[in-house]
Amino acid sequence: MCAKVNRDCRSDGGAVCSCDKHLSRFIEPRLLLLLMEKESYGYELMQRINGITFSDASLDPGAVYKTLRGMEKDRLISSEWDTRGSGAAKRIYLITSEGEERLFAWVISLRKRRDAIEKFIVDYEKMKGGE
Amino acid sequence: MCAKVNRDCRSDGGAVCSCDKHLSRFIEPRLLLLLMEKESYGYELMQRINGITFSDASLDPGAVYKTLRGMEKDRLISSEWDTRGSGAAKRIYLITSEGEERLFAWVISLRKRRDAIEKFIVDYEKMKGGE
DNA sequence: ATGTGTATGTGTTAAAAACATATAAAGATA
DNA sequence: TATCTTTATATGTTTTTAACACATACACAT
Repeated sequence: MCAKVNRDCRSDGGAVCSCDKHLSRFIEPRLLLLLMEKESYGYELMQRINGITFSDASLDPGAVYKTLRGMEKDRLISSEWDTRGSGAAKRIYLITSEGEERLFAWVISLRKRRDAIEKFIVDYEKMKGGE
Repeated sequence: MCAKVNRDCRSDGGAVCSCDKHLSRFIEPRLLLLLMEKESYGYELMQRINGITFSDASLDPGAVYKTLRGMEKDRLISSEWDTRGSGAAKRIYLITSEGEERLFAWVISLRKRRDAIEKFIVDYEKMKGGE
């Protein structure tokens, strides 16, 4: 993530090659996993997400907040305002049972994708070996 | 791929879950790998692509032809018409050295993606084990 | 006052994915 | 001969996502 949340949050490292553009950000499963571990809010989630990032890319805060709202609309998570403490109020999110099911579905799907990518790499290496 | 190329080519299997929607189709690297093996044309590539598909999904012919034209514009491949034989003329594509370099860049990128997905799955399983 | 860090959002544009449709030749078959 | 299927290439439209830019506000330190 970008430490300075509201500036310099480019998601690609200045990619020129198509292979480094339009990376699927997998924001939804990452947020679900983090919220499975413990309830949290947007700003904190952006900081925690670094540990399980799918790329070197820093994460656009707008995308995180939009995804969270969308997930709440889909009833995967629920929220409540936390006005305790000083500073701006936090919107605390909790994962629902539907959200837990969705996360499991994501894991199934991601295993397939990993295997497909692995197969592609093997095919490539096979081709390189036998040329 | 869809055997009947021009109908019933839905790319998702009727996905309801976000985790099975908008799969990156990785058409470019797949076509590059196929063309690395041997020169080919759109229709044949659609048939050959099954072997290295990234999902169960059948492939939209429009996407294949558009991707091939785009790749030619980027000088990753070059084409010439094959008017020999009967039936419709074929646009035969060949991979260029730029295309070979791009394929290598794709492999680098895909290795990173595979590792990131793997890490996510491990994190998920760790969380499940320790709950 | 000005800047920095915390905190949550909206708006716009560009690209990709998803889907529907058009064209045409050759051969089979009814 | 009419029409169905297979081979073959291609365009057009809509929807969704990604990428990026911007707006707001409080607290606290300098």
